[in-house]
Amino acid sequence: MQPPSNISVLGYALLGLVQQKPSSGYDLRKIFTETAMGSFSNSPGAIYPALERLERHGAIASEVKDSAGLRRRRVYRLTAQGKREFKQWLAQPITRDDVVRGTGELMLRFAFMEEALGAQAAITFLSKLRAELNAYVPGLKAYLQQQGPQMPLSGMLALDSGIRNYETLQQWVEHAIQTYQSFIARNPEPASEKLERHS
Amino acid sequence: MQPPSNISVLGYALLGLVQQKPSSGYDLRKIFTETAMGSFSNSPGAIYPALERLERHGAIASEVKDSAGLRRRRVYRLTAQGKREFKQWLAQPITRDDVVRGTGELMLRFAFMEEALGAQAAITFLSKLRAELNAYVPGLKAYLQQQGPQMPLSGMLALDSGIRNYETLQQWVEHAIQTYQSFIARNPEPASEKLERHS
DNA sequence: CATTTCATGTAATCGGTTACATGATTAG
DNA sequence: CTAATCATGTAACCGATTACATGAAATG
Repeated sequence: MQPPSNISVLGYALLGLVQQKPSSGYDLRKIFTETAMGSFSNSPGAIYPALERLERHGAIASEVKDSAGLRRRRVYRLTAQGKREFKQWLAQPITRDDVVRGTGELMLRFAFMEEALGAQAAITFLSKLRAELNAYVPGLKAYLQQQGPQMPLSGMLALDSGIRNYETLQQWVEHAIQTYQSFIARNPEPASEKLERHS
Repeated sequence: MQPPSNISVLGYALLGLVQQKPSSGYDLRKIFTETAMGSFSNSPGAIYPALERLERHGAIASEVKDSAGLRRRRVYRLTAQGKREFKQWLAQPITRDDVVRGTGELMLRFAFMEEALGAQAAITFLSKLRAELNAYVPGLKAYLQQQGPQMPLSGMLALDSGIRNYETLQQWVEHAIQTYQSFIARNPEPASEKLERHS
């Protein structure tokens, strides 16, 4: 029941949220509309079919609940297979395309990383991201310096805005790495991944 | 020949490039693959059909050229109607959704703004963007401060990254406004929009 | 009782992704 | 002569947008 894992970004966002807490479509949609996650679609016409696909695929399972006075809700939870696929998505290598396409998906992955893979994996992810940024940003800056003078001012400024975003991201990566390192120093992780529950 | 202007973001990006310089699909695709504009699709399966739609819609017109030794190229240019629609897109009010969805489309609009609408319009755009950011960002920061401590560290950091991006954008807006103001001071624009050509 | 909010869907449409196809021209 | 590049497409699939539909429970 999983031909070639075709799960969309929205699908992974849903997996991540369901992993944090079993939820209904309505719950999930509320999260998308009320938080900054709205950048990944917030329409019922996207979310409900996406949940159906994920269930058909076997990544989540649903149970109808008639809890106390409220209308019947279909609550989804992550299956073992779903967790496996979700982790696989998180652990994917960072490509140059990930960086070019926009940082939205990368940040989504990072946001769920600690819970699913642990703090050490988060640091590894950040290091890879740092390397990819260091490989990409200088080229952008060089392009701006060479082509900038011949471009219309607004074009040049728009490009500059993009570069500033990447530079900010670079600074953030450094900050995040340090934050995680001191976090690990304070509460060391269990050595193996077999034990993930805290007492 | 234009029911209710359905032009996609990619379509507008194409209009903007064609406006700068009449180009073939191949030229346009090269721009997408070689520059940071690749964030708006760079596949022939997107670009060629988009060009066909724009032509059917009447926004661009094509002419097959057999220029000197090269293979025949279909070169597109902007029509009067296309220019009208393009300007209309540029002049749209900035909504909160524009800011939430990601700044890609906003920056695309800004990049083409000066050529199509003049420097004054660019400043107006920036001011509106500044206002919209000032209305949006504080809420994000408040959310982070309230919810942050209860979130997993990676989630908190991911949110922080988004906020830093917006703050960087705010700084960029100020920078861009100043740049444009001193630009206008140096070379004042023709009062009316009837005269756009320089001698 | 009427309205709002909760909650889940469905249907039409359309644009993008991926992958393949095809020829013409230039370079080695 | 072959390979790479130029240049334009085409077709299958699929997911997102938009808009509408429905019905139950809480609120006034």
